[in-house]
Amino acid sequence: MKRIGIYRIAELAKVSIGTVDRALHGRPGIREATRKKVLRIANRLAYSPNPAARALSVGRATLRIGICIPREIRLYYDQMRAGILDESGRASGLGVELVQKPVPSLGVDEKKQMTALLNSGVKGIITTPGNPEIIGPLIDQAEEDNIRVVCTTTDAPHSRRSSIVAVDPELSGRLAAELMAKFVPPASKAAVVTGMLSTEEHRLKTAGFSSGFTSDCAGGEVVAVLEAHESEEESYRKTCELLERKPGLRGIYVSTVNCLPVCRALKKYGLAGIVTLITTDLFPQMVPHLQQGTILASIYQNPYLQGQVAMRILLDHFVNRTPIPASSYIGPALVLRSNVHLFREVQETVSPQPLAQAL
Amino acid sequence: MKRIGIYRIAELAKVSIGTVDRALHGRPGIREATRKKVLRIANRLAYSPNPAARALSVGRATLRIGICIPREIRLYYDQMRAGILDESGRASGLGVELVQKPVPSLGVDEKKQMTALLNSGVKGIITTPGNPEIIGPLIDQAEEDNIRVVCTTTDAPHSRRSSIVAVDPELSGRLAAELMAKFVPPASKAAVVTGMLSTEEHRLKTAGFSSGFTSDCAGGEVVAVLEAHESEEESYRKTCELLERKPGLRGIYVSTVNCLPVCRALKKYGLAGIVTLITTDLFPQMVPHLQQGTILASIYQNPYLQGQVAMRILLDHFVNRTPIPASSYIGPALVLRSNVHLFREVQETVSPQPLAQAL
DNA sequence: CTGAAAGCGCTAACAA
DNA sequence: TTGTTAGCGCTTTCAG
Repeated sequence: MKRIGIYRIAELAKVSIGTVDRALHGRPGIREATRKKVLRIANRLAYSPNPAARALSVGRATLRIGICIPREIRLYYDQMRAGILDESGRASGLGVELVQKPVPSLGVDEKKQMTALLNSGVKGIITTPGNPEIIGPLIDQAEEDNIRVVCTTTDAPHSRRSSIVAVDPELSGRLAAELMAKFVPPASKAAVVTGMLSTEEHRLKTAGFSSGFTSDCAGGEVVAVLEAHESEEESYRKTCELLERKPGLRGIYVSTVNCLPVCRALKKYGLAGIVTLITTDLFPQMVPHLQQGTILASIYQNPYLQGQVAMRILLDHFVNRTPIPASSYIGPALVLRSNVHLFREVQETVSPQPLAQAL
Repeated sequence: MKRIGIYRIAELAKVSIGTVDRALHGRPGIREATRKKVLRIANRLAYSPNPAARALSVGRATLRIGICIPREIRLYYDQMRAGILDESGRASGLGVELVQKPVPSLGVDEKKQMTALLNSGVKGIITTPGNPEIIGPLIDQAEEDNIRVVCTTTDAPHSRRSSIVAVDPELSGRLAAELMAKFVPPASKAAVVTGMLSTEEHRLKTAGFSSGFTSDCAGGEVVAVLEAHESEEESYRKTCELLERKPGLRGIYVSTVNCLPVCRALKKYGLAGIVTLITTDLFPQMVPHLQQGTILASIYQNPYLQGQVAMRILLDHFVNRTPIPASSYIGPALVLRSNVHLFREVQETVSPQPLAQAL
C-alpha cells in the first residue's frame, strides 16, 4: 500500500501542490471553492501528512509547547517536569521546542506566567491549575486561540481545557480506605489529615476515603477530618490533639504530601505501627517510616508518568494528528516496604545501582 | 544553535557527502584512513543524524522489528502485543515495520519462529523466551548478526540479549508476602500455588514469597508449595487436598495466572474471604472474585506497559541512537476491589465508558 | 488566487 | 575509492 501524499491530491484536484498545501492548512490566498474541493479529495483519500517531511522542510521548531508548572527542588513537580522533558526529548528530531514558564509554587503568579505563554507562540500548554477560578478564563482564551491546554494532577473542571491527566482523587481516597479497612478490625475509628477542603482535589480524596471506609469496614467510622493547610506545624499540632482526643483511633489517612508531622506525632504517643497510617506520594524522607512500619502504605500518583503522558498526548496530536483524549486517568500505585526502592523518587536514596525503574 | 549535518562534516573533512555517508554507516568502498578522518570530525562535532531526513530519504520501512511472543485470544500476551503495536504506531511516520512470528504458546515452535525472524532482515526482536536453553543460542546468533534482542516478562539470563523488560519475579513474591503478612495474624500458615518450580520465574516468585513471609509475619510459615503445571484440574485437586490437610491455613499465594481453580476450591470449603488469597495478573473472570473478596489482591505485571517499553527501547535506540538499557524493571501494580476497573484487561467488563486508563 | 521551484538532510544509484 | 546527483514529501517564496 503506497502512502498517498500532497502531490497525489494535487493531481486528482487538478491544482498544484502549493494550492493543496494552502487548503490543507487553512492558509489564506485560496478560493473557498477550491479549498472545499481539495479537502474533499484529501478526505476521501484518507490523507495524512508525513511528519518526517514536514519536520525536514520546516527546519527547526515547528512545534512549540509551553509548560507552566511549579518549580520545586526535589519533589513532585520535578518528577513531572522530568517526565515532560524525557518525552519531548524523544521527538527532538521532529522539531519540538519547550517554553518553560514555571510558577514558584502552586497557584502563585499563575496568571502572569500563563499570559506570557499565550503570547509566546506555543501550540500547546501543559499546566497544573492552582486557582481554577482565576486561571479558567485564561485557559478558555488559549483554547479560543487554538492552543491546546492539558491539565495535569489538578484540574480546571469548568474550563475548556482539552485534556486532564491525573489520578482520580476520589479513587485515591477509596483505595486508601479499602486498604485501611483490611488492616484494622471492624468498627474501627479513622481520621483524615488533608490540606484544605476548599481544594477540589482534597475534598474528593476525603470524600472517597470516608465513603469507602464506612462501606469497607463494618461499623467503621471516620471521626475527624483535619485541615492542616500544608503547614508542618499545624499538621503536627492538630494530629497530637487528635490522638489525645480520640484514644481509640485505629487509622489515619493523609491525603497530601505533608505526612512527616503525622509520623512524628504518632511516634511521640508511642503509636507508630499501632495506628495504621496511609499516606500520599513519596519522597526520600518517607522511606525510613515505610521501612519501620510507621507508614503502612502510600498512594503514589506517579508524577513522572503524568508528565510523560501529558506531553505524549500533545506530541501524538500535533505530530500524528491523533485526537486528544478528554481524560487520562493514571492508576495510583501502592508504595509498600518491599517495593519502595522501585520508585524514581528514592532511587539514589535506597539502591545505589540504577537498575530498577518504576514505570 | 545550528544543527550540524553531513554536509558540514564533508566540508571540514574535505570530502563529499557521499563519502561521509559511507564512513558514518560503515558502508564499503571507502579507504580506512578516510573513514577514520571523517569519523573523528563527526565525533568532534557531536554529529547526530536527522531522523526525519533519513526516514524521508529512505522511503518506506527503514526499520524492521520482529515480534515473537505467544498468540493468545484474550489474555496476557494480547495486552503485550497491543502495547507493542501502539508504540510502534507512534513512529509509523519514521518507517517502522513489524514482522510478527507468533508462537502458539510459550516455548512452542519457538526455535522455528525465531529462526524465521533471523532471516527476515529485522534490526531488532522482541521475544518472550520459553525455553532459555534452546533459544539462548539463537539469541546469541542474532546479537552476533547485529540484531538487538529484547526479552520481555521472561528472561534468557545466560544469553547475550540486549535488554530485559519485566517485573522482578522475586519482588512480586515479596510484595505478595508483605501484603499477606499484614492481613493475617502472627504465626499464620501460608501456601503457594505455582506452575513449575523448574521455570526460573516461578521459582523466584516462590522464593521471594517464602523469604518475605517468614520475615514479615512473626512466627509465620510457608507450609506447602503446590506445583500445578498450569492445569485447572490439577490446581483444583491439589488445593482441595491442601485445605483438608492443613485446616489452619490462613493464606494462599498463586504465582501464576491460573487462580480460578483455587477460588473454586476455597468456595467449596466455605473459606472464601476467610483464607487470604493473593493472585497474579488479571483477567475478566477474576473480577467477581475480587469484588466478593475471595481474592484480596492481585499482583499485576502490566503486560501492555511491558510491550510498550520493549518497543520504545528499540525505537529510541534505532531512531535516536539512545543506548539500550540492560534491564527495565516494571513496578508491579496492585489490583484491589476499588481500582480493578482501572485496568485495561477489564475495561469492557466493568465500566462501559472508556474513561479510565491504567498506565 | 494559483503555479512553479528551491530547498530541508539524508540515501542510493551512477559517474568518474 | 570518491564525487555527483536525483529524489523522499512538505513548506515557503517568488512569479504569474
